[in-house]
Amino acid sequence: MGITERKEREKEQRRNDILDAAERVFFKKGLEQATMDDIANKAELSKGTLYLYFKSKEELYFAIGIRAHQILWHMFEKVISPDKKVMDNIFEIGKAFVRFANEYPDYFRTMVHFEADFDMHYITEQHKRLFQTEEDPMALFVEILQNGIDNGVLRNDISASQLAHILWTQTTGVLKLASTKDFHPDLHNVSDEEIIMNHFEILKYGLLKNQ
Amino acid sequence: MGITERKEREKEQRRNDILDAAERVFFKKGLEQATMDDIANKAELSKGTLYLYFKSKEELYFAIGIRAHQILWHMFEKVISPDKKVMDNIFEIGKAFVRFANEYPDYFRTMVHFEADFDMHYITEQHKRLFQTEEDPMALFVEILQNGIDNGVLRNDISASQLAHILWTQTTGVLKLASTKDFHPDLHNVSDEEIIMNHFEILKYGLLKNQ
DNA sequence: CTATTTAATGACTATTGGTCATATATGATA
DNA sequence: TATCATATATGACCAATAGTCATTAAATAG
Repeated sequence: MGITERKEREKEQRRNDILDAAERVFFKKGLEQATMDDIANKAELSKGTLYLYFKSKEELYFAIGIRAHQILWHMFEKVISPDKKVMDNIFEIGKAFVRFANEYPDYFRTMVHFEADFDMHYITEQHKRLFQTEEDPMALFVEILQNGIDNGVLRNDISASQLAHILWTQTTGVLKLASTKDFHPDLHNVSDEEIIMNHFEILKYGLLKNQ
Repeated sequence: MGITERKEREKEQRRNDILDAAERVFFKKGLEQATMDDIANKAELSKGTLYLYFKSKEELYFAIGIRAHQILWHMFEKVISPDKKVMDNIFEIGKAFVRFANEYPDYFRTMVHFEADFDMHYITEQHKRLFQTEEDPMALFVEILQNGIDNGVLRNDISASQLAHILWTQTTGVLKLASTKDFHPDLHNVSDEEIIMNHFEILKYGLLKNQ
């Protein structure tokens, strides 16, 4: 029964080849400017073939968004540990997020794209898959926060899952700010790291001056 | 010399008519699905005419983004006051932001679009205009925060302008979360207001349990 | 070796953003 | 009023490109 399996593998391989090509084209030219012919050329396949593996340009781009999320979450898993103190875990996640944005700027941009700009007018199956991709690692994050609440380190008036989502989205926002700071004159000579660390400082202690 | 003035007015009027039509089409169909012919029909003009007033579809959409920002900033100006306490001003801004998202959901979505999803591959003149639109009101916000720092209410280890940008972008992120919470099973039975108020709670006091 | 299933191709279609030669209306001039 | 000049509007047209599908090629089964 080795033939079906090999075919399966080859199909998966081809799918990945297409994704690799698409990624390079998207990252180089941007979503709008990249054409399916570009991608087909880069993948050394005909355009028709792309559509055997992905049903639209949008779906191709989504698949890359999912890759981005997977990489990020993988980085999280590596640094998170139930043994560490809650606040350290949160900081580690933050630092991993920063590393992600630095090491994979293109993936990061793709991720921000999907976090921020989906057109409520039409949510696709892919969107749902993307949200699902987030769920497991989010559960891990919630667990860590819940620990912190239980052992009295974190405030207990906000549920762990709300905290998780709020922190996540605040942080995404700040990373986006960091990556676009060149357009804000105020921030010209501030480093990305400074912005992000200040963000975490605020999360930790709040805005008020500590007596 | 009334004729040139009248012509000027008529031109401005037509520009606005086109924007109104574009807005309705964009809000109904979304950026991608809306066509220039749709907009021309709605405006009862030929497509060519649209291009006498706006040089591309993108620019049209931008102009609507600017409208959105203007409305929001106008709402801010109405609630901010140098006489109020800093923290109250911040809360007022937050509440205005929430009202904006509720009262003008379409403008809000447009704003989030521009905040989050610009394609670094090609920044247009319009982008710069959009960022400029933000600058004045941002200055107002910075001033308020600076007051808070000066009179010892707010922490003084982060500059007012960084604070302003960080708070702004965190809050945009959270509002986006609120508006998409239906896709997060965890948040199904949480209200938008609760999420946003919790966000401000965290900003005020931080994550740590107070003593 | 032949038949059948599966995969790949690229010419073709439909849609749509954007252009431009032409037409129309408006206002100035005499 | 008649004529010219200018500003504005039109819609047929063009180019680009996402997506399709009849045809071809390759792989596998019998």
